[in-house]
Amino acid sequence: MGTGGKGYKPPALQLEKLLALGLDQRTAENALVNSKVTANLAAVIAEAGISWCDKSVGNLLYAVATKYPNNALVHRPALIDYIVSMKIKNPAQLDAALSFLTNVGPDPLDTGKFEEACGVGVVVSIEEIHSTVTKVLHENMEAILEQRYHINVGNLCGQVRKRHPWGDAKATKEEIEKRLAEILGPKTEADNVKPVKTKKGKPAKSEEKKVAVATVAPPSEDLNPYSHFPEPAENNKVHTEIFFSDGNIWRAHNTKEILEKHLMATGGKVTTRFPPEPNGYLHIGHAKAMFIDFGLAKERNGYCYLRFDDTNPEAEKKEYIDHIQEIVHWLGWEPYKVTYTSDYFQALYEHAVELIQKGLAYVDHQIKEGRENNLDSPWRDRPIEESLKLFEDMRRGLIAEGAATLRMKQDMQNDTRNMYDLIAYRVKFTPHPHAGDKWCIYPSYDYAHCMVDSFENITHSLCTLEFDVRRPSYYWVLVALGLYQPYVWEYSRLNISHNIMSKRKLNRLVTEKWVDGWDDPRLLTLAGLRRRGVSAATINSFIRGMGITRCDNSLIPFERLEYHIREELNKTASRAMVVLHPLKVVITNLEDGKVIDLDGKKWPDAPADEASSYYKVPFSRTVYIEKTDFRLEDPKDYYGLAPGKSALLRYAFPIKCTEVIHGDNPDDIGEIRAEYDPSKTSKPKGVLHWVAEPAPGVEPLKVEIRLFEKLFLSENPAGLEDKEPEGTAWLRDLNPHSKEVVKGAYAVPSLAAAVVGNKFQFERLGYFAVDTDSTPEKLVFNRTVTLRDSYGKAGGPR
RNA sequence: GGUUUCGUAGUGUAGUGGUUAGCACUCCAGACUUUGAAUCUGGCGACCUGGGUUCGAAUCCCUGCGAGACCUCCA
Repeated sequence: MGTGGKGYKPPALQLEKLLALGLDQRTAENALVNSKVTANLAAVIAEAGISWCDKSVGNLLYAVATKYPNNALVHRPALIDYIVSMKIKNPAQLDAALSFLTNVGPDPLDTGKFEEACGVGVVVSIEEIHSTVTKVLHENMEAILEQRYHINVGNLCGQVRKRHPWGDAKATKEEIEKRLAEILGPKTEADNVKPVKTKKGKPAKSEEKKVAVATVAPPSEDLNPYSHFPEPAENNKVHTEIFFSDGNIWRAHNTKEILEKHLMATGGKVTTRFPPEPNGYLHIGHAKAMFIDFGLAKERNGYCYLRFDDTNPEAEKKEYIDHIQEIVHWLGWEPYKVTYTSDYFQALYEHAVELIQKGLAYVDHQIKEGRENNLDSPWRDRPIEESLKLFEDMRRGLIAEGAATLRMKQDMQNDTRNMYDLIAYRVKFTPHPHAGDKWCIYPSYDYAHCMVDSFENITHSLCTLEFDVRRPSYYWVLVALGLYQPYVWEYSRLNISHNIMSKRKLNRLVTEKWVDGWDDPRLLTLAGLRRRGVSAATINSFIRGMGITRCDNSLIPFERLEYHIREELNKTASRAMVVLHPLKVVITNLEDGKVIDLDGKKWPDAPADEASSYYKVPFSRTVYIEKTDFRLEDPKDYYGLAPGKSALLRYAFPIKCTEVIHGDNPDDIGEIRAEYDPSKTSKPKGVLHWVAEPAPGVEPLKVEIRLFEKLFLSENPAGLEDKEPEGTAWLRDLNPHSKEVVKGAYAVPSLAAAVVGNKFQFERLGYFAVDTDSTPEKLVFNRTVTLRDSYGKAGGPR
């Protein structure tokens, strides 16, 4: 299993040996289950040269076995000496020692500095502790007297420990508790009452509230999603350990010289890259990547490249390159430079030759079958000259596609598949959208990505978690060629419910016309979201709200995105009225031919005394309301119109239904008659949106409205069980009602001026954006999102 | 199956050994309301399990359990 390949000898370590070190029975048993820990323990015991010791020493040795930094293994025996000889005798000292050694790494150990760092030989007398406790209590006296026994003793201990890192912590705490008892006397009733949880900074009075709101203004500032990324100058730690089946281990890290050269080139600035392959349209998952790559660079005042990772010309197109540049800009990001992996093809080629010359790559002719058994390729050890010649033949187009590849000579017997002599170059007689037909050999991701990161002096190479397993290979290439190594960190992919995100599946939906193109508003492509009416700011705030983590087992509910959409559109979208399914209402007590000009408010809180806050709404004898706002029955929780019932027309008058005119079918309601209340004395609960004939006999503005539902029925269509190899379960899960086109909607006259990109709230219906299909004759609106609806929840029937 | 990552309110997260475990959404209750909207007030609600280390563990170490991802001449 695991250990064999990593160069550990299976240790003959028995439980008794561990118990002899004073370890807890369960701890010892648990340790023996873990082969890596067992091996380390065996090595530590051997280095210590003891078979029995005190419990405290044993625990320290156990901590060394489990926590020792692997970049400083050469110093482990020295550390163990300190422990066995009791110069390092408690966990605090050991922690200091381990962090010191992590920084030293394989470099020579400065004993003096080391001993100082972990307090070797330092003795803190009990008197010193007592006197420091006195000082600390004195400094905190005000709080102590106020909070009495609710004071945070741990915090006080911490203050003492800061001044005496190597003092006896137990004695400190006992002393503090003793002194508190002296100061405060016996506990009162109040001291024993558990403190009641209150929201912090809760001002009781509303007057104080306004002040508080003003001062607590920037709480979002302290939540910086990029704070955990290291500084470029810190990039000298071991990135990863590359284990080989022969027991060899490479600990990939930058040497001082390489790091200095890198820092010189970048001026020490953070440099990132957003590296999409131009083989499709970008989706909201890429928005997360951009938020991280461009966002980090922006936050640290650094650079972010937009790099087209165009190593495989087969699916790549100029169309995608153009779209990606455009949509990156739309999302609000400005690349430092736009580059292409294909721009580096020459340099990559030369490094490949170098790799062959070093005996670290070879031309191979194996196909997939035959590589299953971890066996070396029969061509693995062919002469270097032969590989050089064949590689040259590949480059010159003398070798057929599939007949040869260049493989990196990594480790075919490795525990992990990601070191199985990965392909560096393959032959493809496909013209390249950016490089043209100059090349017929193309580098692989594994070979090219790390190197181009290095060429571009990327400080933080950030990608999604599925790339985590390729770390060894990433660094293998850079170590093999002696190149600068970026810091790599992976984050979780974004999954959103009731939709799919993989480019392959998106491509299929588009090319097989399950949807209306890459920018179909039901898709989570950035183009689709934009067309639907979602702004760049909304997308970015949605991403920011989720955070950047390595938790990869979550499916974000689509409703979460809807929340952010509403949050913004509520502030930015002006209001208007549209009736989706019109029902004619004749106002019988309004004289025929009369048109009353009313004012609708563009925003609920727009200033009342400004003309720009309003739009004109004509009210006439023929008005239209929503069909669903009229019912023959009138249950208690229903606010709409019904026979004999009143409802308020928004911005206009209350109307009362006086008569129902049925159509041919008795169930049909052809139109209704109503009387309006010009005095507005009645106060009906229900408020309806409406559109009236702008002039007698003139039909209102007719518009097309497109309504959208979830694209898929299941929460996670991509995760659907699938027996067939070509997997179509997700296609069968497509929601047949995901799109509804309403052709005969009526709109208020002011909407005639709307142009593509405009966004509105149609009152009581939701937020809508003017679609690109609009023509001068006919406006088309997409519903971006409905309004939040608590009908049936709070205040409604349950 | 192998490799690997991740487990903090219902959801997404903050948390670098000492906090009354913070925030946002959801949910519940109320106020206001010419959008069953918005806004405002209040409330419910969490450290996966077991051990160890420590004066002190959500935090460090190990076990178990659970969930996800990857195993291409794709990136």
